[in-house]
Amino acid sequence: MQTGQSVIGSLKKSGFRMTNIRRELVGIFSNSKVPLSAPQLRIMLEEQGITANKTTIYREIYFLLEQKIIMEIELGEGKKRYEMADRDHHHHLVCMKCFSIEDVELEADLHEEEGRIERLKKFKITNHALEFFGFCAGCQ
Amino acid sequence: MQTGQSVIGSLKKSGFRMTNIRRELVGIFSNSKVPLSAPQLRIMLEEQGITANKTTIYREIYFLLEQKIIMEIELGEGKKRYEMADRDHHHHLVCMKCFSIEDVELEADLHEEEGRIERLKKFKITNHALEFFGFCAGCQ
DNA sequence: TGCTTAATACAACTAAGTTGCATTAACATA
DNA sequence: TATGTTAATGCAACTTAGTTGTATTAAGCA
Repeated sequence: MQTGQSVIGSLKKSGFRMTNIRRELVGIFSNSKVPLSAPQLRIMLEEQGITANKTTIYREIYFLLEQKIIMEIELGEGKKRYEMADRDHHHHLVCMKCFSIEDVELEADLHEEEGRIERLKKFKITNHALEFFGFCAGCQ
Repeated sequence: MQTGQSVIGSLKKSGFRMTNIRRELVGIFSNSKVPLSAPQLRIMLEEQGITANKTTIYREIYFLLEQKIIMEIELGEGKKRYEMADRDHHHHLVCMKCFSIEDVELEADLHEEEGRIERLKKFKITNHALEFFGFCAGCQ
């Protein structure tokens, strides 16, 4: 996975301005092991001494999505989360008690399944969302 | 899948009151081929000549979830959808252009995968969410 | 040092969903 | 078929996530 510094470098090289908020957000994403929501990002910036308007947060998320630096996921909470886009394809284990989120990689390959569905339903699949819900080691 | 009438019958037998809103909602769910959101349900009731407060809609959804008559799903829209709970396990094809929703059954079995993950991560999986996104036959 | 304009803030808004409390009506029983 | 109990409903006020238009600020180049 790209480091925060390398992302910042390539954004600069592409001609985008580098502000405190943008730099810090890239740093937060590249250091986080879990997907983060917009309200969470705002709090984390605040903790770093950076006050950002919520509009700015949403616009910056939009920018980072456009640049394919982050990707969007939903974990059934009624809000969106984001994580670095260049990670190995993976899924999440969401604890229904403490709401912790853990990564997991699939051994099974959904690609043939997707091929079968595409032929059967004449539907062009571009991506999928697969998350597992249950109870983490500490909460069982 | 249970019919609306049989659901209404067993709810009555369990001692729950049968109101117009509840009866109509059960009917709507048992006739719908796609998962429905709270705002959508309210509009569909209105179309049947039943005006319901949105609080009532949410409380009725909560009731039907508790009774395990419906189940909750999320299709990445920032709102929840609900469908009959006693259907065969299935997933959804969500068109990113016209936002139509189609059912699809998986041939691959995720159970062994879940067993592997449970052992590996010491995480007790109770359910999963798998949805496919892309473009339907008409939108490609 | 100043210019251009991307980035930001602010205010006002929408949409989904929640909470507390007052009111209404389903239905058991008398 | 009247009546009492309380589940179901309505209403108002609220929260949280997210959006839009416009004015202001500041990054980075000439």
